[in-house]
Amino acid sequence: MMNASRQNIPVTAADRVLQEMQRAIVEGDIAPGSKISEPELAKRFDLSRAPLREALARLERCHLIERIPNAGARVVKLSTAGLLSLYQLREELEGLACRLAATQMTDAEIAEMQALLDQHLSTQRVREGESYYQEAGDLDFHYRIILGSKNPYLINILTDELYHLMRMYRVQLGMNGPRVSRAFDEHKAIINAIANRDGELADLLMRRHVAASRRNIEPTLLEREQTGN
Amino acid sequence: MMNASRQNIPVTAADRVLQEMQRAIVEGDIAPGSKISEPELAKRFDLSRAPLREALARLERCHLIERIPNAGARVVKLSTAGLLSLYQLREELEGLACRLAATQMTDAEIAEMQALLDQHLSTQRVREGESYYQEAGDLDFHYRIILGSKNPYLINILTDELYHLMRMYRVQLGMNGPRVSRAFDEHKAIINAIANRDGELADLLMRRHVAASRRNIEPTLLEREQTGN
DNA sequence: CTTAGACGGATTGTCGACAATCTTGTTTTT
DNA sequence: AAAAACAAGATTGTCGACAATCCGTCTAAG
Repeated sequence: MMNASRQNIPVTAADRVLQEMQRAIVEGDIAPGSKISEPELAKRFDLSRAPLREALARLERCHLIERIPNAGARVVKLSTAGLLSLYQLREELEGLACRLAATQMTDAEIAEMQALLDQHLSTQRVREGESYYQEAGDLDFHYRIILGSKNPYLINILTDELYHLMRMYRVQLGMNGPRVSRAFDEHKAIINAIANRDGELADLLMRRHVAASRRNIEPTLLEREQTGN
Repeated sequence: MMNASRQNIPVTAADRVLQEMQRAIVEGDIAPGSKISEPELAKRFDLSRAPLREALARLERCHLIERIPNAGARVVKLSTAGLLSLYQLREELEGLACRLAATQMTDAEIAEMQALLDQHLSTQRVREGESYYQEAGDLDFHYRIILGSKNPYLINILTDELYHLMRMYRVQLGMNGPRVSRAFDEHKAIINAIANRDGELADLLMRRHVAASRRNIEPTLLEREQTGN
């Protein structure tokens, strides 16, 4: 019904440019607020402006750049208001995803997630503090629940349109705090609620989980704001 | 922060093609499921394929067409599953919009909406049965509340990405039922809750309002499905 | 008879160049 | 001196043509 895969194998040149620019913007390789020059980027990626503009259109779609007709595109700037708006939406949507997943996920999918969580937990205990694995595990957890909702529009919004922007906030604000161990317990509680087919509880727990994640990076942004970026 | 205006004045050729194709698809002028031929459309609109492809990219963004790399685009097909998924999301998002609007809208904005509702109510009584005015009034009501949330991402999703698809379902399934008068009462109750700054109640009422709207077109789609479109 | 492979036609993806528009710095006018 | 008008430069939007890929059909082998 719809392209819902997060990691699409790049088949076209525009796909490759899109992926590389997503990475570059999310990781701050291209500074927030900086202007995007089409001729410059075309030269840098060694291709024509046609596929580049296709990539820019998709970057706009996931809110990483902002375009103005006849005036060009700029990389998005992080802001407290933006973070708040983004997480307001994310709490609501991931909560909904949990509620739907509680009735839509198959027993097999649930069992697989529980097994994966236990596996992640053990590797996390071994490599304490390695936030990379935590990061990947966390993303995979949320990703599977979102897919479990079986709602294509919801999946599209969360995995294609808001996902990269959320990563941008987390990466640029250095989300590697002491939540590593607590997040696992919260994940476990959520998947248990889904296994019990308790959508209401799963919804509630996920909203709290997302809210906790927001509160974890909020102070960083606030202090950054006071120092004038 | 973001382009959040629903009726953007078309400044570029791609904008004009986009608007015309949105209308054509929503109103069924181009049959659901039919293939989109770029050369054919370019000839029909008398322009090159470059702005046409830009328009197609945006049509995909609002879920009116589906593209497959190197294989072309097809107009989206209506389905019961799609309608259900769409309204699941809409209930959640418009409910959230209400909750936010209850704290974010200014007194002036609320007063203006109340005045507009009374005005619509009187004209509706005069032109009983004219569903066009009801349609426009209903859209305007929802549109203003969505804007009132002041959340740019929420606004973008509802007014740019899901709006046209919702219209497509309503138009093609002939949403002109006997809900005309009841909708006004529900609108009135919602705006009153917002005026009282009662976000929880406004949220609840809006979810019910959207659910009622869904139940109004659901049977039409079901019977259509049985007769094999 | 079924299935694998190749060929032809059409469609999509990409390219380089031109035209329209905006930005910036200067000049002119009030 | 401040504001408006103008001009140069650069950037975006659009065009027509070429290259790469896919779809359907036919042929040929098992």
